[in-house]
Amino acid sequence: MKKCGRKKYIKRNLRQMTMETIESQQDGSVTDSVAERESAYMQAQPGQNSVPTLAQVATITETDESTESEGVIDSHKRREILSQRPSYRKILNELSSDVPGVPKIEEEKSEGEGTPPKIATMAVPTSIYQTSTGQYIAIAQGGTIQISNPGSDGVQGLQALTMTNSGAPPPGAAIVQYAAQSADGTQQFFVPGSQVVVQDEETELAPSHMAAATGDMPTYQIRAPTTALPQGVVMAASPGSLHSHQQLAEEATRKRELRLMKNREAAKECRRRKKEYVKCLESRVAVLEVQNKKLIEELETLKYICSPKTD
DNA sequence: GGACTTCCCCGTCAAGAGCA
DNA sequence: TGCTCTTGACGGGGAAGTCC
Repeated sequence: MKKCGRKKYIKRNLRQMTMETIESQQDGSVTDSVAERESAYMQAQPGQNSVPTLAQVATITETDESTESEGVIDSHKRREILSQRPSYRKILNELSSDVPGVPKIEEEKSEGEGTPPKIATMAVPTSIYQTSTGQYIAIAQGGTIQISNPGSDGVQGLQALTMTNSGAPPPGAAIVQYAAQSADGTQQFFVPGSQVVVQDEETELAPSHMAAATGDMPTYQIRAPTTALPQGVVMAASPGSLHSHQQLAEEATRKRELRLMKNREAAKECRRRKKEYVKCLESRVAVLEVQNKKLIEELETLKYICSPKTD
């Protein structure tokens, strides 16, 4: 899709959503532009710890469009307002305390199906590494090693590694096996303790009895870092022994990868919460519309009763 | 059938909030 | 004050729909 068109589309879509909301509110014919009043209220309460309405955001968006020259200032204003907005979790929890029946988002939110966040189900890794093919290797306390495919969704992509020290490994080496479903290409990664994991080429480095036992499964070796860096290694680190610039760079890369991975998960979680929040608001709108309708009917009835009869 | 649009999801960046 | 978390913004990719 053309990117210039996409911005237009997003803005248009936001405006359309807003207009639909306002129209649905005006359908009650009692509330004169609720959105406007909310907007005015919010602007009169700069420190207000409440949610800017869609209309408010859209109002600013409209301003952005109408006065391009003031676009920068308006975008700053908009950003300020948005930044005052508390997290969806807080908003939803406040809503739920006001309105019974509205589900709360728990601090350690469990998934809709009742499973905790996928990342939280993992054993807390002491180190996370990435292979040359993009897989993540998490080494938890106790020596448990987990492999997560980048394309997979959290734990679903985890694979258990079985560490088996063969009878006669090379000095300082151990064979690592894992049940990879699709072993495409050579994979190499590092583990802590100043060691390097290297996938054997055609398992030729593995003892013959190991190859026979594992079938098509690739085997890995843990080597000493003195070994020349194998080709294809993306990043690695040996915590506790950062002596060279290269290792510093590797550590920085490792930290970056870890940060990106965390942020990736955080963004997923944030989007999920946002969806839940929007659903909550929609259901609240539906309830309020029904209430509004009832009140209008009641008002009409009272008007009819109280009006002098014109016989 | 190809080009284009619409919608949805995702990863990343950046900035602010919150916390120890 | 530094670190982590949260979330808006941005851009990319894929799937489904629409138009010619």
